[in-house]
Amino acid sequence: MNNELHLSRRERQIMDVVHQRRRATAAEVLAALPDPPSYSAVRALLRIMEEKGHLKHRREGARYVYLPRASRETARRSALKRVVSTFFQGSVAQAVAALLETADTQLSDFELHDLQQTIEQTRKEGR
Amino acid sequence: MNNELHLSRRERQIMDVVHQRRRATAAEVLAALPDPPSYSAVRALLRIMEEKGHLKHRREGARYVYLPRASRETARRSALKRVVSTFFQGSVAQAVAALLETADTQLSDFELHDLQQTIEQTRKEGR
DNA sequence: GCACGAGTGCTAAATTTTTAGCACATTGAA
DNA sequence: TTCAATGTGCTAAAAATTTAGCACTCGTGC
Repeated sequence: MNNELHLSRRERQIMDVVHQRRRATAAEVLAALPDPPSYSAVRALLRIMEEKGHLKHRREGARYVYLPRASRETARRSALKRVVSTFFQGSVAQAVAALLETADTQLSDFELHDLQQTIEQTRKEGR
Repeated sequence: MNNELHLSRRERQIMDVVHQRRRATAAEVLAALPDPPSYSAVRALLRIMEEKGHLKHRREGARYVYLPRASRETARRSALKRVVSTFFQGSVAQAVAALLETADTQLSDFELHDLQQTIEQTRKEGR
């Protein structure tokens, strides 16, 4: 019961916002939400999601700043895993290829070079 | 109102199943669903989702086979886009790197070589 | 110290999602 | 051609979600 799969619609939207910004206040979440509900609704959701263990908060002056409870690393990994398994039949290679082909990608030559290095390294490690 | 973001919890779960299998009957969806509800509940959902335009069906003998309405290509693209923008601040390069680092990846040497080619190509195209 | 603006928690109601069950259709085998 | 098994559509109820509003707290400027 801790999975992205079990989040309700709003909960997921909120998690996305928080992940994207890494940290967010209720007001910020509200501003970033599609079809934004009321401020108080957002606050209620945030509180509930903290109870459920998806978020934690930190007091900052007068207000609360919410953060994902799971580490960025973990969250990334599981999000990628889901996409790869759902849309690419588990093939990481295909997923990478698709990423590279994205039209609005605009990878710099530097980044591409960097990736090549990473792959070279991976090959050497015999993974 | 056609976005992954607007799907309810079950709807999203069902879309995942259908995408993963590319096509699925009500029974198959039921079997693949976490915390599976009743058979009839699944059928109702499928029907509703077809009305909303997320799925289409094809009659096959006695039963319906459901398929995503959006092309595989489109669905993939938008799923990746969401992950990259949510978890990688829009950096495709970072996302690719993370994919390669996944522990349970097991990319074959052949696939890695293939990827290198793809990147080389991308560089040449000056993208 | 006091008033005000901007926070928060909580509750109950509205809305949406999710579900089961019933009535009817189709297939295939005897 | 009839019957059982396996489909489907639909409706109404149950459950979950999402929401607004009220009562209270905290910080800041005067």
